[in-house]
Amino acid sequence: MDLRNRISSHYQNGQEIYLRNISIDCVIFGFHENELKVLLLHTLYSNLWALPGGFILKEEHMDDAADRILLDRTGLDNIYLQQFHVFSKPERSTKEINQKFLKNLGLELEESWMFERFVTVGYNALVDFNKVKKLESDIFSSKCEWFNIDSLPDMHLDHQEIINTALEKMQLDLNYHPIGYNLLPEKFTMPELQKLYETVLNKKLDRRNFQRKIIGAKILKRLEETKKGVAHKAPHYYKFDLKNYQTALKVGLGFDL
Amino acid sequence: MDLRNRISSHYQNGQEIYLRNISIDCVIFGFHENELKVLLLHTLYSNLWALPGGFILKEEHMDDAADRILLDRTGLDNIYLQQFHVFSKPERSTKEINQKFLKNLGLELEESWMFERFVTVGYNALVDFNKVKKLESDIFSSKCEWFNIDSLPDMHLDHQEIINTALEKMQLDLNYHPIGYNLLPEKFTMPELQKLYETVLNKKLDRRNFQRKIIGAKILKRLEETKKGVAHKAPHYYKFDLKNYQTALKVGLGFDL
DNA sequence: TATCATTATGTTATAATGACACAATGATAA
DNA sequence: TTATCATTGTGTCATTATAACATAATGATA
Repeated sequence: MDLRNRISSHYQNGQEIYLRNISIDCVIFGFHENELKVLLLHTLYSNLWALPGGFILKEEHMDDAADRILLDRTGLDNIYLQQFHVFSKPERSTKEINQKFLKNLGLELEESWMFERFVTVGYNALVDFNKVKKLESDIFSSKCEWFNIDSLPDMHLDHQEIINTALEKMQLDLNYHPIGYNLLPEKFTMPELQKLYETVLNKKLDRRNFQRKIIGAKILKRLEETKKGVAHKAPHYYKFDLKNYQTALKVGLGFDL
Repeated sequence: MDLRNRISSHYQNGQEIYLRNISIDCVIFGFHENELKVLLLHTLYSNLWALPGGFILKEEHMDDAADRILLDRTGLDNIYLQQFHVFSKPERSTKEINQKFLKNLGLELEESWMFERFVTVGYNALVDFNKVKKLESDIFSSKCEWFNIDSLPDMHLDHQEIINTALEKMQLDLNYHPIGYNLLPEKFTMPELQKLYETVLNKKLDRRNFQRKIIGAKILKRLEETKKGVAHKAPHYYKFDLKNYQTALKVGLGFDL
């Protein structure tokens, strides 16, 4: 059976191509219908939902590994991706657990690099939900789906904790760096942008003050075009002023929201 | 020769007790005579100055490993220590480099876990310079000294970059979290605290506005005692209000400096 | 053509901030 | 003994930023 061979090979030869004891897990946030989503895989080995993750090639920069993993799962490239924390509880992945996972796949081995303890580096990614067409799953998983951040399923290992930390980190970052370029379509309205901020920060913002501050940051360009087919007054479309957006990513916005 | 045996044993048996491919480097900041210092070791293997670092035991939490390494070098315990970044350039530690280091120690081996590429996790530590009596060096180094942040010597591998990143991270953190508890003696004056902030932020602050903000944060308790033996008006001593300090560490100060 | 939810823009009171003034202190030196 | 003076402790004020709120414009729907 092909899948069995691939899994078996991975368990027996992975140490030849990957760094030992260290993995990557990506918390991939998407924004859709005013809700914040996270991309999860359903694993074959634990029958639970897990963050898309992987390992670092022996000659690979960790950031490149994260890019590669993200590309494999979402088909997305050039993503605003950043490491945010290393998770290293000794009990987060023990030999017993990892051996049981392999058994669940219908295989048994005495030894494997995969049985060892792994320290995992959490990466944050913000992606445009609408651009993610390809929802692949890897050889260890059967499904790849978006979940609402407020109604996550039972999670593999400490992945719930990783998501919590990722969200906290993003909320902190939001006060310094703009977000949206990777989460929204190219053209978007002010209410859409505001809703994004409200969803991530999990609090209501004053519509007028929000607009004043965001406009003041000069990271937006207003288009003449207005949104069509809306019930009431049509809002203008905006685009990000990429040049100013980039500098704001570096130096911050200079205000809180 | 005892040292040779210890080193040889470390190179040959380390993989039995440590995680592979992952190390820790500590940027230990101290504050003394109005200058920000960093603690460095002079290595026997590269003849350069290096950050105190080490490895993670197979069953050890990474934070505990960092604590252990810091304790070994400074004799300090219960330190405000935090991971701030993972450094993972593939070329930061290659087999050729690592093999040369061993050769510099007067030993040669074909294979060793120490020859492999290491990804390193940077930890920040802020310590009270005056409390650091014990400046030990480990088996790979001959000296352990404080260096002024502005006049660092030639550094091992990418350790200069690690220090730069550590400092940037600390400057960002400073706007949200108080510092000082681990950097200053128990009793300190307002000018001393201000000088600490000025040194870390690398800019002058208005004396009166600084005092107003810090007092407003309610993290200080003023003592009746004033500093003795000073040329002009004697400043009051302050202590940190540890209860409020702790909460400020969590929720932030609420203002910039 | 009136309605109405929504957008776009403006106003105001309050709080935070930066720049600056001046009196109090106390060791030092005349 | 007393004047000096750099430094500390506290206060003021103009400016800016912020939150809360008001009103006009829009355009699809009824």
